[in-house]
Amino acid sequence: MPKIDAAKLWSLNHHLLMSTIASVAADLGELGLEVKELFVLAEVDEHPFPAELAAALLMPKPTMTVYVKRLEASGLLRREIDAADLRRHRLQLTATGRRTMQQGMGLLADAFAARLGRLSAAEQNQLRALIEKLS
Amino acid sequence: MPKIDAAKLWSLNHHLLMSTIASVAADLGELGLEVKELFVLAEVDEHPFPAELAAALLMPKPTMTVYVKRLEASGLLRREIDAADLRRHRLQLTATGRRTMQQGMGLLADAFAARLGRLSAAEQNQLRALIEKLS
DNA sequence: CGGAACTTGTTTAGTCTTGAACCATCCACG
DNA sequence: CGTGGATGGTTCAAGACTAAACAAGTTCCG
Repeated sequence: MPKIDAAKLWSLNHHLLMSTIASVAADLGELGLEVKELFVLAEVDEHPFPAELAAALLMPKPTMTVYVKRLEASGLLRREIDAADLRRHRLQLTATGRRTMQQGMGLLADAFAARLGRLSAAEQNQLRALIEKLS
Repeated sequence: MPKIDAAKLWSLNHHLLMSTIASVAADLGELGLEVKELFVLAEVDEHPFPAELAAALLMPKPTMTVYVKRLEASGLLRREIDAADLRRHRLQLTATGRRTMQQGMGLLADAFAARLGRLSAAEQNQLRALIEKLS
């Protein structure tokens, strides 16, 4: 693959992802969620502390502070100080938080699946295997 | 592919692209370019008008106004009113603009190629074919 | 022609995001 | 124990972003 093609491939892929998300943003808004808030919710189980979350989502810590506060205020997230380390705030989805997150991920899944529909089932599996290999 | 998997695949892919770009941001900065400025430069040839560019890059028009102004001020972009339609501003890369854009795309290509390195040449071609099919 | 409807790019005003500096807590080591 | 160097989270101020409203220009049609 010639050198510059990797950048083109990157851009193509980027456009694909961004247009997917743009198509979901409105419906997500009706759920009361911003796009990035959904990402935060989706990773809480796996990364239950703000600093960890920020690292996983490649966003600065102050940004995470803001999101966590907002999500807590909307009752989607609960936050309690970790007994084992008084600096850390352990995060946890509330019941409605989890439900909302699942709905949001469902919307994203639908939108992306719609584009994936251009591929055969075999190709979809190929793609998944390749992306997983890259991650 | 079960429904929620599409969202996971999306997220995985997203993380891949974002971490690629994060790894390039610093070097790009030394070039005097912000990430999104690079995207703008890269699309000018294909979409020579701000409104068109904004649509192609999925960003609002006022944002594009800002970038175009900045890029013009740094001498990477030239702008002239289109004789055929006095509302439109036809954009054009300057010589240094084109050079800088190519360097930037080179950095992005290197960074992405580094991750693609985990795949065999055949797999890389597969991936490219799949992404192109989706776009 | 004439003007309603649309498109282009800009301004404005307010929100979102984030680098820098900060406090509290933890941990490793003498 | 008791520091010095890390780490978790927050605050604050400045910069980035964008929705809404706009002026200028074009197009469509009667």
